[in-house]
Amino acid sequence: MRYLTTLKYIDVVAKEGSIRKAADRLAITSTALNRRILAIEDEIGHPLFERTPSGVRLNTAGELFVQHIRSQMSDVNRVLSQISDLSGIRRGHVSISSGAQTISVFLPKEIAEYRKKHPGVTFEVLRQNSQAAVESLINHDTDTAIIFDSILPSDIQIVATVTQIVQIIMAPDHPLANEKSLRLQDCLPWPILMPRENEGMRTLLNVGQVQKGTPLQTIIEADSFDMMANYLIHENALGFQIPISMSGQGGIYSHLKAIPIDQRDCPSGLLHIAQLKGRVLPVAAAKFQDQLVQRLNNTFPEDTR
Amino acid sequence: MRYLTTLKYIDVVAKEGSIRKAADRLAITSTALNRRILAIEDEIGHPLFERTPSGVRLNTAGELFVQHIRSQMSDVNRVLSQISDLSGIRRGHVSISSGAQTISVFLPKEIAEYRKKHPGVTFEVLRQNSQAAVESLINHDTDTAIIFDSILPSDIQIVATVTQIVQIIMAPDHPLANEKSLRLQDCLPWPILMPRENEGMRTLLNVGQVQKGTPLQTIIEADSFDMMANYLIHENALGFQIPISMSGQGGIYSHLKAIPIDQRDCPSGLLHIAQLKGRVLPVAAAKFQDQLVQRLNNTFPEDTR
DNA sequence: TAATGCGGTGCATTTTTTGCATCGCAGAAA
DNA sequence: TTTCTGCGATGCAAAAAATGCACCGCATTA
Repeated sequence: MRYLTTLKYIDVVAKEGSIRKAADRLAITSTALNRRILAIEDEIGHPLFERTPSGVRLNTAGELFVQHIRSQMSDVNRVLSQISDLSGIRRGHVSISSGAQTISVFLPKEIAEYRKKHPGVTFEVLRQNSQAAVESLINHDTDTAIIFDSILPSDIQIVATVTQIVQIIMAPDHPLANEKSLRLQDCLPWPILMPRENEGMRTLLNVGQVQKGTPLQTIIEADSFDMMANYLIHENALGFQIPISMSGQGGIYSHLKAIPIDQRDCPSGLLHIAQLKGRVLPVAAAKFQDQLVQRLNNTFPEDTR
Repeated sequence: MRYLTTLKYIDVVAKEGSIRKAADRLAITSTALNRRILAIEDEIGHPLFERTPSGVRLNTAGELFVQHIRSQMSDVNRVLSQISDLSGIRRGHVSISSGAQTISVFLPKEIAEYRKKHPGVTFEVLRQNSQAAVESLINHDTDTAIIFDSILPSDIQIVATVTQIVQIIMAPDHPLANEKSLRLQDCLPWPILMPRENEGMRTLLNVGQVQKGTPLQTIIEADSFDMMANYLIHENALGFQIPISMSGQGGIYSHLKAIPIDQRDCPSGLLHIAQLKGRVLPVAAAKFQDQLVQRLNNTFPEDTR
């Protein structure tokens, strides 16, 4: 959209923190870019950027304006996708923030299923912790997010929520593999693979550890569930997982055994589908989000939560 | 805002229904305007207007796009007003849809009070019935509306509501002037000034008339309360009014007597403060709306409703 | 059948935007 | 300290875009 170029330029300058760098990325001269910015600042009657010797930085007015720009640009995209929908073809683009828990098994399956119905829709998946996911939603970088965390800021709208119990995963020949449920103290003798600090599940585990004063022998901290899951083949260690990460039978993790932790030792976590409050999603994103919500509610219905 | 000119142009064309007329109003040639429209249609990849021999008309895509344009333009204004707020001066513009009930006494008082605090803020008041008010909100023509009607569509957000009983007004020397409450049949002998058909109050009165089969002698139908109120000086007739129209003592209508109709004959109506759902109002408009809500809630507190 | 009013188009003109060379300035490096 | 580097701003000419004029074809209307 031609009439949005200036806005787009400003957005890039804000992100790059330098007019010259931004000009470079936009494949124009810094002169032209600089002048566009001066022109619009003049028109607004208020500078948007603070000039520093090493570049530029948004001032308060700029923050307001850039926020507005981003919402405008994503709204244009929504309208355009609605319009091309009128011609019959369902095209579009969906970008998703996903936690490590859902990115390797659950999400690929869902995307594949969606694309079977609408091959014209493209996807973009960002692996982010809950904080980054929230930021992406606010910046309109992503349309929807799957977040495993209990608390979300108020400018985020929670579209669906399911409860996920924490499970201990291990090789099928592990001595604990036949238990129905495990306490944290059962894990003390074994080496532990621990999720990293800023992951939602770590918070849940910390609650248990602190309460019980259970000193687990953490041998690896990782933010990749795949890595952890695959490690269990090689050493008789224990890892942690929520049900959606393995997501049904026949997955690539069918070689693992998952046993729930006793609720007294570790609370359940909440998995949310969320979007930016007040934002109208593009058709494709909205439809895909619907599918996610439905799937979540069917896979983890009310009474098993 | 320069980058919005094309959008503005499209909006005007949509409103005028003709490129030439719009060009005229915008003080440019129809050629230039025509080409801008062709250019953007080309860019979108879909026509926005349907060409008829007598002009142009929005097609579905156009409707979508124009809706988007309007919301963008009003959002820009909001951001700009927020930005000038940063410089300390509170500037801005508030446009209000108001029914006939509140436009002559209540609203002027409120606006005057607001402008005492913020002289930089300008106002625009449209006198509209409830249907037109809703349309104006949707088109972003007005920021907030005072609507006397019971039912509003779902894309309108009701910010506050007070109940208003219907009163009969008359000259102070009218034979009925000393009653505490009146039934509709008490009015039969007298000439009646009736609100027009599309006014909310008329609906309420119709309920009463139909139920009781009371054939009131309507001598004047008017959509101006001032006109009706002033007429009562000259003939011993009866008119209808809600409390907010006279709005406290000492007003210009202090020469009139107002007596409530018995609730059995005529239900109470609802007076709403409303805005477009999901819209973020400019600072000035939001503040003024707050003031209205507060005033309404204080003047007609819960227990007297 | 002529006249009117509509949107669309070719072409010259005006306005706007861009790129190049260059300035002044403030930290970083020597 | 001095030199150097990278930053945003600016004058001026070239390129690109938007505009206005004259005119076309078309459908409705008088």
